[in-house]
Amino acid sequence: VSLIAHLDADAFYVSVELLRRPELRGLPVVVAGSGPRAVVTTASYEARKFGVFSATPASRARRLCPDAVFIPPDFPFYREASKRVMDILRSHVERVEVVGLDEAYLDLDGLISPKAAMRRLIADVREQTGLTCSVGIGPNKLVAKVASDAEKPRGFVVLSREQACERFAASPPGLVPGIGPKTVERLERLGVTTLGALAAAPDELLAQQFGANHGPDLRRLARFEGAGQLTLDRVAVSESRETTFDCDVADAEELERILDRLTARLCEGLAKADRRGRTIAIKVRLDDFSTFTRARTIGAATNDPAVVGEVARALLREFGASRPVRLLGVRVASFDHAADAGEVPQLRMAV
DNA sequence: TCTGGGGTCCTGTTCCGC
DNA sequence: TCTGGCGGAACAGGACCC
Repeated sequence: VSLIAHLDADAFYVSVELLRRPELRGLPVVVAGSGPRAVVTTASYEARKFGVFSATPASRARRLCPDAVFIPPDFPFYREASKRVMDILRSHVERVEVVGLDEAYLDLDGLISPKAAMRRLIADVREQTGLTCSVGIGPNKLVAKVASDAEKPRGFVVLSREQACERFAASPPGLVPGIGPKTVERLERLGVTTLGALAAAPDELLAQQFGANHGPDLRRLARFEGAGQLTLDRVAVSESRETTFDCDVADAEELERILDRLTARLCEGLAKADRRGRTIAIKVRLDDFSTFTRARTIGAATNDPAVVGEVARALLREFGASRPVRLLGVRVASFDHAADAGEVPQLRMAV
């Protein structure tokens, strides 16, 4: 009884850049950082023909497509454009769940003619922002999402759950969000290479291989059974800052100085959002790409850089990196959001 | 040719208090 | 007083997503 649309802006960062550099239209354009370890955040469809996609290392992208125009990312600019798009969505539809900068779910329940409404909406976005979108419509978020992916750019795909099952029965399981590379590989080793096969796989096999929760989850995904409800206001659970170094860093004092700078930036962001947290964590990635986290929870929520910094430095010293460090990060979680502000924590009485 | 930054959620383990 | 079991919180890691 529910009807949901998923709207996805096509090649969003690149498309936003093209708004201010229209002379690049039709060329392979890649938004990527400039450092030796940067990756591609978005590639135009012309660049994708050369095998350049999101998450392709920038160095590789340059080799695959030396004639592409490389543009460093400008996130404040993309956030602005995103806000304009989302405001248009909210002017058309009451209930909108924003997911990242470039996509959103819309609750179409109760609309007289939902398809026409979505056609008008994307025309409106195009007129007011110059950006094009792909849309999927279905009975739940999962169908809507996969449908919006199916014919992009500028796709418009409407499917029932049964139609989705039929249409994608021969597709690899990784087509569905929630089934990533690791799960795809495990499924392949079991001889399950399509969504149809996964949907038909015996319960016991999946439960035995993937556990009592994840097994049934996979079946539901393969059958396109999913949430019919949106999460309208999502509250942040954590906030973090991290950086990958151009060259690995082995010096402990330098690592602490970098950690301090990350902490300062993180606390600025926390203060701006008026958020405080009780859990402080660091993340360390070594030169062999092994990744570790260490966390400590303190008595009172904070966003004070002195407090966060002291705990973070202690965690880093206790970790004592055994090899050169590639990435360092700091995170604050366990927020005491405004709704809890008046609550007094229960004290445990000693007996 | 290696592999960003910002997140979320789940799971298994450990510890601790009752 | 000792012990066992239980449950919650914290922690670490991993998978996944944009």
